[in-house]
Amino acid sequence: MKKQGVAMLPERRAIGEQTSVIDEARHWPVRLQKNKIIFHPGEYGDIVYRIKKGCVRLQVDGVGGERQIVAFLFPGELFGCLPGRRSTAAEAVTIVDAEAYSIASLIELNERKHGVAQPLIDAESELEASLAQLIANIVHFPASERLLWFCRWLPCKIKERDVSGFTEFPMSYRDIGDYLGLNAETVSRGLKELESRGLITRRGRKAFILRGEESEDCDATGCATTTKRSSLVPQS
Amino acid sequence: MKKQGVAMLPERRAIGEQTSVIDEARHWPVRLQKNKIIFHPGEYGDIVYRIKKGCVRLQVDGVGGERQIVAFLFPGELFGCLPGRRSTAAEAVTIVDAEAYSIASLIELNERKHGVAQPLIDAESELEASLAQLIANIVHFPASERLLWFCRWLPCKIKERDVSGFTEFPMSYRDIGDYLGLNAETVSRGLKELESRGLITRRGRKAFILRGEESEDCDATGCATTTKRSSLVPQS
DNA sequence: CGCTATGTTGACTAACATCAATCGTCGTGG
DNA sequence: CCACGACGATTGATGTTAGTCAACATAGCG
Repeated sequence: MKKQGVAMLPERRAIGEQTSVIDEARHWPVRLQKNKIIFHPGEYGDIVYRIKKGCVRLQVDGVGGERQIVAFLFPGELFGCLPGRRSTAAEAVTIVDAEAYSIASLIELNERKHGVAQPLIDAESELEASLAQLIANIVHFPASERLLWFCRWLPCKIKERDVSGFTEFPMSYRDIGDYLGLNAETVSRGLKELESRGLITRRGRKAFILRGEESEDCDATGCATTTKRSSLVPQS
Repeated sequence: MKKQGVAMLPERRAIGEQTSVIDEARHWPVRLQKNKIIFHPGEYGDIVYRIKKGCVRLQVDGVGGERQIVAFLFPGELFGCLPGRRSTAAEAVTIVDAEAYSIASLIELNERKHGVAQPLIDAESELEASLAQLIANIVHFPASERLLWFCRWLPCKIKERDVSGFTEFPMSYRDIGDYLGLNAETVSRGLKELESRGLITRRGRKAFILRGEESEDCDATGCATTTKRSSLVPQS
């Protein structure tokens, strides 16, 4: 509900700054340092987060301490939406600015105003879809294809570009590997291969741009499809 | 709500026959033939299913038509809980008896009686946790360990045993492989290895029993931990 | 300016996919 | 009751891919 004094086009605002129906619930800003653990798996949680700035990873730990990242989240996205035990851990990849919402307050708000729960439901639907897609890609794609898929997906999530249109990896190669089921060496080799095949151009180690596809469409199998309107929860 | 004429211990009832808080919502029984497609991914869905008998798989299809199964579901479990677009396909592995609930009716019921939505939320939480665990296992475990994990998990889900305590695979080796990121040949070889290592005993191709662990505990990393009480949604 | 974390490159190896052939089992129909 | 066919499971031979280990380079940060 925080509005500028003068009416402005909402489209011009940064994603993280956009308001949401859930803003009427009790919420407060939080800032998380790099690698800060936001919550642990199994922990009881009653807070939903909406990212304003930065990148968060959801992950689980295997028996041998090896880490599996199951999702990277970016500005505008919600996580921790389901009340109860956390199914994964959440950690800040970069410094993160987020808005924290009390679930109790959201539930209470939902009773007065329908449709409040919908963004939470949509967030979980998307997470599930992207998890399923991730498994399929890990199992059926070779290393370089998984990386290409990742490089196509990332710019859909990170809207910030410098003048030349390059996208920056906010996470380390190890993080990328822990997401795609590869180790850091293979990530390095794979990116080199993609560059030699002319599919991407790299600037340093952390920035890249896709070649031969200027498209802004994120609808293909690659990028998680956005769960569009579902009117089952009656809108007020 | 179907009760025997004489009062009986509810514990003695089969899992699929147990009643649930959601039973007050509008629902009807359905029977699904083997390999029947229950819903497609991307499809708009407004029905929740609770399995009474049989086995259901959730899956996505890769670009090359290769199939990735992301979950097997058994009696007592709910699926299709999130209103909106389906994130996966659902298909009957065996003949399935299920109860179908209208989500609209559930939502309406939830407004009169709190806590109705909780089983749906829990089901999704568990699905997410098991997806994350599945990814970790596929990536970090060799074939035989994945199969061992599967053989430990399955008896927790399938309570029916014959006198000798063997558990039957309701699904084909190809299904198991499509779940664990293996092909059918490797599933066959892996099960043979587990048997030669003395970890399982097989009866024919479809039945097995674990050796050296008579435990009924399904709490370890292997089996998806049940999301216990989360009182955020106020109970009436 | 040096330390540490992160990325790069090369050599080697093990695991699993693939292909192909064969067998077993179940269901159907003569 | 048996013959047949189809599907699923088994077994073997072979090749490729990515993990592992080791050494080194680079960048970021104090």
